[in-house]
Amino acid sequence: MPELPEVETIVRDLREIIVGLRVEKVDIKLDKLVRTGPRKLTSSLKGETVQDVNRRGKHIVIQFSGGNCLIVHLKMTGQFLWGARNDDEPDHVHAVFYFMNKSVLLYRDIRKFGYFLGFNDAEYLDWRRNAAIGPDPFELNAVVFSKILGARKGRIKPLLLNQAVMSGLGNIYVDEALFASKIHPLTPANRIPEARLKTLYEHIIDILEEAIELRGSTTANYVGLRGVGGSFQNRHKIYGKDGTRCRICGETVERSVVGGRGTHFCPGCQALCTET
DNA sequence: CCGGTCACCTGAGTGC
DNA sequence: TGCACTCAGGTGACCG
Repeated sequence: MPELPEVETIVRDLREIIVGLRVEKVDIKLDKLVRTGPRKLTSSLKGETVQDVNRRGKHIVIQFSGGNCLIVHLKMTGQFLWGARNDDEPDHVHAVFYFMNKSVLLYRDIRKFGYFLGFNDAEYLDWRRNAAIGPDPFELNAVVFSKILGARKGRIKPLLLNQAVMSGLGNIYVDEALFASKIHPLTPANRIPEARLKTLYEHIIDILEEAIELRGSTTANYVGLRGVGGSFQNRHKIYGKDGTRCRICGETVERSVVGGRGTHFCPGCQALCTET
């Protein structure tokens, strides 16, 4: 479910709420959740104070005072929920962080695809070095972006979804950015003129910034820390609009499958151009 | 390198 | 109401 704007929203909320709090204990209810070992994680976080929360692609990075850190990937349905002790606990809660001040952070994940990694300093640096997480869109600029994509022969949509090329975009925002840029999702990246790639980059940034401002898109499961969804779904121009008229040209929006992902595009605005 | 398929899970929606 | 079936925002393994 969560792509860059949703993860960024969660990270900002977490930063505001849990930085400075000291962990009393962590209860892991689902063993496979912690890929680096639940016992190791719970013992290393006990008594630690949250120092900072950041984002690396779609990963949440929670830094603790002792140098340990917790990496979280929410995959499709992961959520963090802020609550008080003794509140009714929702279904599908797989981890609970108890803080010394009696507050509680729940980790909930309906489909159980999400995961935790518990690292010390050195392990974290290794992960930073080795994980195939490409640059963040906000770390790039139009020139570098067009150079990276223009050197690729693959189809533009799967490339934009490839986190090793650039991290953060997912299915919704890729469809939105390609529509805004009038690029057909199957276009080979190296056939897209440089100027158009630069425009694509600008659209990606505009869309991501607006989505972050609106706290992301809620189409199914995504909610922020307080259980409230985002509202960028109301600004979607192409995602989920199949069968309706394109707001630009009036053609009927289509849905196909590209790289195994549901893909929404306007055949009028986004002509498939394979010429240079 | 590139693309296709499946697998990981549960729930929501659809059609009969 | 119930049942069978398809699909979902993310990735990673495996195969040609």
